[in-house]
Amino acid sequence: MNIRVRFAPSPTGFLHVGGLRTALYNYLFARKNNGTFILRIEDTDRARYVEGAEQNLLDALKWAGVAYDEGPDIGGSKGPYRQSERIELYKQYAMQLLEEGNAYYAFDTAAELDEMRKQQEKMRIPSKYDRRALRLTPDEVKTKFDAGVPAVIRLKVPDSRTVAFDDIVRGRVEFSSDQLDDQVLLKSDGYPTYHLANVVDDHLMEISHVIRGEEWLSSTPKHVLLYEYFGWEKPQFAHLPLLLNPDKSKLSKRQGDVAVEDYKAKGYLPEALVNFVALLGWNPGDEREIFSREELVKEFSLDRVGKSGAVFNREKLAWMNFEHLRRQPDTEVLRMLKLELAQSAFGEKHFDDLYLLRVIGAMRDRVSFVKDFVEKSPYFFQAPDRLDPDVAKKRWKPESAEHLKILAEEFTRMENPTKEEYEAALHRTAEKLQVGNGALIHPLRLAVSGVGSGPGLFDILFTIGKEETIRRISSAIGKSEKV
RNA sequence: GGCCUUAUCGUCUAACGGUUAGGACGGAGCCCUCUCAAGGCUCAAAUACGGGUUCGAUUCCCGUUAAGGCUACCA
Repeated sequence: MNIRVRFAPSPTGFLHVGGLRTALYNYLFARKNNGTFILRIEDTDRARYVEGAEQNLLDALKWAGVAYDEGPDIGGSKGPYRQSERIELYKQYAMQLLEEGNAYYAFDTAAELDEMRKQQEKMRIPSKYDRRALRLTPDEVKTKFDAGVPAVIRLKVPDSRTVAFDDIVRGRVEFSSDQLDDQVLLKSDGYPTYHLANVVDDHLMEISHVIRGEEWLSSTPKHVLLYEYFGWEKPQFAHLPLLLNPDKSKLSKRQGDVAVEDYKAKGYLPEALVNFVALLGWNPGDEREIFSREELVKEFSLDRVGKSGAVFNREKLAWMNFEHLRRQPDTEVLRMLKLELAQSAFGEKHFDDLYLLRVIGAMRDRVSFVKDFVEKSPYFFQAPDRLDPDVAKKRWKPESAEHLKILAEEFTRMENPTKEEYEAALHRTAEKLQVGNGALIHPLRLAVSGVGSGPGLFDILFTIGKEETIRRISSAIGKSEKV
């Protein structure tokens, strides 16, 4: 059997991280099984149409590296891949249902339906369409239809039947048809609802596995009914556990970022986000946690998808970013750092690659994000304009100025000092002054960086160079004399 | 309310019916050390509850509870 799967988002704004996870699982499943991954745009709700949302979606998927084989922008043999371009198809199938007695026209207004639901709630009975349209005689239907009364086509759900399907993740799931609503299939504006369009397209596009979020589980029996009415073989279903807020409700905005573009903007690596969401609901069965996209493809299996919802834990995501960032080659980090620098306050200055590579070497184990290079160690890009007063209080002694002056003189005599030579010079000076190395190291760190923490001191000195080191020492001495 | 789903450390999760219930993030501590990280070691931290089935249940069954999803001419 050909494996064909799809991700079918509705373009109503941005790509949700939950959507990314669904897209990813489809992608991984297809890649793993030599299948085809399709992107289908479900834009059948003109009321929620958002300008640019589709492009946004495409960009986010591209950024994440979730590539599809068929889709609206790249085509394919089963197109078009935008439901708004397939309207006639849905109408045609709705008519077929109508003719075969598996669907019917209804002419109720929104107000009437509202009233009906209110009554049902008052009587404490399940909210469901009461089939009042089914009591209309053929003549009445014709009259209304000819008079142009807005009409919808509803699914005619059979009475007292069990509708069941086997879900790859959840096993057998059964519903009583009496619980099912006579769902609207074709809206009065001629557009299909999700249920009709989804089933028609999945069939026509020869989808073998429907991998989607758990929020669709309870509408699946309606889809199963449609497959039966059409006499189509139904796909295999796999309903993925939901992604949750810290309070366990369905992951939503207002409780933090949910858009892929938000994470991109915050400096997360696509590799990290993808790795992180992959592990929300799936695991390889061993204790590995850091995966490249290729490794995910190799390891992925729907059998190992869990059933319970997963809280989107941003702290762990940050750690993953750290792990993926440190795995990036220097040249790649360099490329990203230059981009970051260009957007920073230091953007005007020029730093050559060799210099930046030294900064990267010094900071590698200390950053989780590329922006951290700039934020955590600005002293590599600009002399400190102030010395941290708390650190100064602890590390800057009355004699420090004199000591550093002598040390600076020692440095002055050196030619292109290496890290080791800086260190040797400092040790020599400490010995001469009869003080511990720390008595020089700490004030010197403060002088050159303005702060009390960071990479090894000699790495800093070597990186910024002799002239700059000496300049910063005198500047610090000057500042200390003022107070 | 009705239907459906789910239930292992705070969080992500592992555990053919037999393990001192494992790992990871986060937290605490120690080591390393010029600081901060990284790294190494250690600690605290879980099978929701009640019944079965079984020689033996985290695991299978039933119930309770809790949480979530759905309940639109939205997807």
